[in-house]
Amino acid sequence: MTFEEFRQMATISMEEICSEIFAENQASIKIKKEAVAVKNLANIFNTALRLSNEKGFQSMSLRDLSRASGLSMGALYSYFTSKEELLEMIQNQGRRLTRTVLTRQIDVNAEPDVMLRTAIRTHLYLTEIMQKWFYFSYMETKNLDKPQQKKSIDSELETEQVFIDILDAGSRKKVFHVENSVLAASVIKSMLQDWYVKRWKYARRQVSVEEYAEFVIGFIESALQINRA
Amino acid sequence: MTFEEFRQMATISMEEICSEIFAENQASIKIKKEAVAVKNLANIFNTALRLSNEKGFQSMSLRDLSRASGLSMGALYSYFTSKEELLEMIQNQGRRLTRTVLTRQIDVNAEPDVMLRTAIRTHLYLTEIMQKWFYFSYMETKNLDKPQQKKSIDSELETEQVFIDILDAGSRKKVFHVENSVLAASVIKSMLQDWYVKRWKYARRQVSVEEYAEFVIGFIESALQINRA
DNA sequence: GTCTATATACCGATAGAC
DNA sequence: GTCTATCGGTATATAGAC
Repeated sequence: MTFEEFRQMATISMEEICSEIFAENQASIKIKKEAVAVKNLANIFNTALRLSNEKGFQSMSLRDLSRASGLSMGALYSYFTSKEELLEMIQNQGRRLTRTVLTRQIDVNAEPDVMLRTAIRTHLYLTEIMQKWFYFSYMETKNLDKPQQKKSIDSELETEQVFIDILDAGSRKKVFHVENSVLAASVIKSMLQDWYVKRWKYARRQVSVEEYAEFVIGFIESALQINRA
Repeated sequence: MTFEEFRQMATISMEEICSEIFAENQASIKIKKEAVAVKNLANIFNTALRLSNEKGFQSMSLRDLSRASGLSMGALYSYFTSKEELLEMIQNQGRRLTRTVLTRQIDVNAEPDVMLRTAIRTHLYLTEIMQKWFYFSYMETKNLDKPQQKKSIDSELETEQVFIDILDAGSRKKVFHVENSVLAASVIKSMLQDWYVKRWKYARRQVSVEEYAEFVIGFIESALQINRA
């Protein structure tokens, strides 16, 4: 699957996501008209992600957010009850999105080598579309309170488990040579995270997400000794 | 080389580092007696790293640092002129240390496969000893001002270049099969960074730095098709 | 060299006009 | 639904006693 095909199929628009956020946070959001709320939420999240990814969520004051988004302080507080809640809303939505897209894309009946390629591509394509969101989530996890931190950790381990399962299945079927599927999944995940954490590096080198995906798949398949005597 | 041998040879003590910091920042440090300054600097840096790595540098107020270190606000400001300068002092020292240790350890006359293993082990062992420092540097880079950010980026690319050179040398000598040494160096670096960024994960799984080093070396050597028909 | 006390600014959050 | 004005609290940074 090409990145363009993925993008069209995933149909992840900021409006859809904000519509979900609106539905899930009716308790905290004082605005009742969905059309107004969704428009402003999209503005708030986009602006908050941009400012936070430049200098960190804590360093971004709500006055900064107010200025950059064009909404007043009072208006902002119609959409969340505290700055911490804004942080949690962003994090929660990112996690939901990851789980939904990753599990939807992977065909559990496919052969392990096909599943591996699909999982790698899906992960990279998703994080390419939602780069700001993933970068934010990666960098701000440690600023969350303990219960929210646990959710982040569980989410990380859940994604990793997808790869552990694929590697174990491939190992049983003797398609891969895997000595330690847990560590192998860890290093695979680190390569995938590098794509959105070090986005500036790949942009500077003019490496596209498809090139990176092809390279990573080739590198990992070589490490797992697929199709070799 | 084992981790224990490396630790003894590197002889990186907090006191030595703080002695260097003292020498380099005489302009900002009001204290004149070296013995006093070094002791307090070690306290300040250790405490700042601990608090920052728990909840971020921006979220750590100097009152927090004062309380946790046992030094008063006034005393703290005898060692730096602003909170931002404290951040820069920590970052600078981490970078210097990386460059010194990494270039000292690697024998440029060795065979590429030996150099690769040495570079991987040295990098992992160094980041194991200085884990807090590297984690801090990784997480707080984006909070620096532009000139300091550039230094961080240059440092990252410099470390990566070490691996690119090794891979290219191995490719020329036909010891490795490398299609794209730049991307290969990138993913190798991401695996090495994972060790100190996701330290909690490996601690929980009781993976030692030597086990991780062995695994990563094996994984990469397999990907580069060393010693295979 | 280290302390306490304080200056000044800005933070998150809210009340109330419109 | 959005605004401005303002609250109380806390931040960085400094002055001056000891």
